[in-house]
Amino acid sequence: MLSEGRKKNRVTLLDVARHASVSRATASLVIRKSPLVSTETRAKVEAVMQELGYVYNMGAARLRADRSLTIGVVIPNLVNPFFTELLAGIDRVIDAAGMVVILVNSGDLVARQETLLTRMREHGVDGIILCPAAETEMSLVEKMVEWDLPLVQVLRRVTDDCDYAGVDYAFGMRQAVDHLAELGHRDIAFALHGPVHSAYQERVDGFRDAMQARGLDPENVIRVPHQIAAIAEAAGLFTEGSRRSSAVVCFNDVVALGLSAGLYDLGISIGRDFSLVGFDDVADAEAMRPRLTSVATFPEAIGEGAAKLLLDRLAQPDLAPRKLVKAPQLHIRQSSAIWRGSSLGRQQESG
Amino acid sequence: MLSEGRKKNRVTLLDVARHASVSRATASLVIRKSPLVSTETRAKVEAVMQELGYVYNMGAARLRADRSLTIGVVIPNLVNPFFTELLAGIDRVIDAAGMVVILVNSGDLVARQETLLTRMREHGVDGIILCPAAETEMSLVEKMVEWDLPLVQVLRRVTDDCDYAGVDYAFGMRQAVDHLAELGHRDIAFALHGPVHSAYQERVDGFRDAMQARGLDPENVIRVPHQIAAIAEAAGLFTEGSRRSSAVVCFNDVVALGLSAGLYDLGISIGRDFSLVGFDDVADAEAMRPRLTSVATFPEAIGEGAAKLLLDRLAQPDLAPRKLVKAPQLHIRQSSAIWRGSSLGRQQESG
DNA sequence: CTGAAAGCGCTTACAG
DNA sequence: CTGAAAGCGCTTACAG
Repeated sequence: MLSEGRKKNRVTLLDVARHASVSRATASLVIRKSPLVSTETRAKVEAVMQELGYVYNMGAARLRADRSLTIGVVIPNLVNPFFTELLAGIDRVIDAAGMVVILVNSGDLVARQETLLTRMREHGVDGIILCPAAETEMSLVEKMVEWDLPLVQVLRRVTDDCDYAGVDYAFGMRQAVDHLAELGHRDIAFALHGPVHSAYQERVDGFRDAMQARGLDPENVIRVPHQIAAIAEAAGLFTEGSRRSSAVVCFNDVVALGLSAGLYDLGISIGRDFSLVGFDDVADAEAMRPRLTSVATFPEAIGEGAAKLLLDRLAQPDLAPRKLVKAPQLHIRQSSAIWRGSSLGRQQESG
Repeated sequence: MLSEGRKKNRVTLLDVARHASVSRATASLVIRKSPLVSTETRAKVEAVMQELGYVYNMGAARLRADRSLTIGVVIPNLVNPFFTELLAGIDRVIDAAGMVVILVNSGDLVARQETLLTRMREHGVDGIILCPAAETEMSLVEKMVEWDLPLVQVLRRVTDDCDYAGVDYAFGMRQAVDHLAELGHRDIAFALHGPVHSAYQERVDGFRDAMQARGLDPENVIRVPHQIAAIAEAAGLFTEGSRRSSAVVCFNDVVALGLSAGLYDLGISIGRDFSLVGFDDVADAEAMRPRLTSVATFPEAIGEGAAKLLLDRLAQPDLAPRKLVKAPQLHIRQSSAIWRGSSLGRQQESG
């Protein structure tokens, strides 16, 4: 058995202490960089640790000290580049704090999410960063508070009684709509997809409010499929039939990418005949042709913010719940252009 | 202090045992689903665990049993969608085994990688899936073997003395080159970027061998920048000057996406004037217009394979090192087309 | 099938 | 600044 092999030649703190002719307590203090130890003693102990190949056993330490230097991150989807960037931000901060991330994927399923949260709790994580699966109940978060498990919600929220790091979606939508309206567009649609959660709702509401404020139709909201190829096939929803639009605000850049492909297939020139505004501004936006105008939401910064909220809470458990709501920023590129007399929507009239 | 709070009302196995009027050992057997316990006893203990809100303490169990149900995954880069899909595959298998993934990002830096591996070791991971940073020395892996830390290399390898799950890059390159050659192309370039490692080398060698086998110039290999916008700006390298190509095989789909944008900017029609073949076939390939011909490498399946290799090794530490080398598969779409008399490269002659 | 006991490797008061 | 001792919550033989 390997584990036996590993166990056999494991050198413990007691071995180190003996070789260095100090007590185990002293050796422990050296590891934890306590100032109580003299410089010579410290040097001697550290030399012995080197020599013996001592490996600190977090498992033993955590049992005694009741902290694991481990945090759990639960996200609903690994494949969306948006979440990847979020994760990179979380990882940077957690890593810098000498801690380590246990990552799990809920697949946006509440039942799975529950299982995974239990698992993380059993693993003794010090805290959790959770992007709640769609349909997550408030009671879940309350339960975790009851568990005394420090938690921060990220991107989506189910309660205000708990830290949250996210995006001011309403402000982002307003920028997108205002931008298109100022270019002269009036038939502006919102293309959405995916499961319903707070970020979904905030985007829809933000779009509607922004349209209303401009005196435009707030109900021009259309759901598209989830898979990118299927989104492309759905592009006609915006350009055909009685309800034609000259511009679309997209739920995220994935939708924008799909619609962009679909409009191309329909022979419609984006940035001339039709305007498209993405949301999130992931790396692909810059690589698309024409380049995609998109509302940047800075997922990496949000990840960092969420991790910092959690570290703060670990240090000060009694802090009141805090919110970190980042203002998004419209990046104007080529996919949005001046309205040119509805070359599309009213083709028949003008043609 | 929160940790005190948590500690105070923690219910332990002993509490459960007392309430259920059994010994602690019996309660432990119930948890581990031992068949030694009678059905009634099991039911009683489980009811009490429910009632008391007992949480299994992995930390304590791992200390005694010397296994943590935790594995470490070290990847060089989170942001490339290729790695994300790999990770999704790993996660699926590890999760199904009731284990949990500790994820770290080496940033392709050997020094950081070393720090992170030490950290994982201190955390007591049962094994590690490593995509070695560029320039990783064989001695690193040897050291880990010495540590008795089960390891599988994924995508890149630095030694044959250790499990490996990866791609038959040479076969993939052959398919790409053969495809273009059969379309009539003779001036085929290879566009590469990124740090040098085994997968890089295998792709280059594979391209050269495939070209040679076709009697084509194996030295038409050109390095492009790393950032996608900069790749776009470098597209002229393939279409201008004395060494013009009519087709490019790309190191990966990121390069293909960048070149695609750059060729668009140059007014060159991909799939008509110029052929492009990507590598990896990530989701974007299907979303590009024209759709990208690409060599699929199935990162998710490779992730699953790597995780299975690791689980096997945990079960049987003395297994000989194994290799899982997946055959890639060319997906022909629209970006590659019949050579039409070098409308580009020999424009001056023919025009 | 169950109970009493030892021990995994550390940290933490408590004396000195 | 250091040493001896208790204990974190579990698992594992070992008797019964």
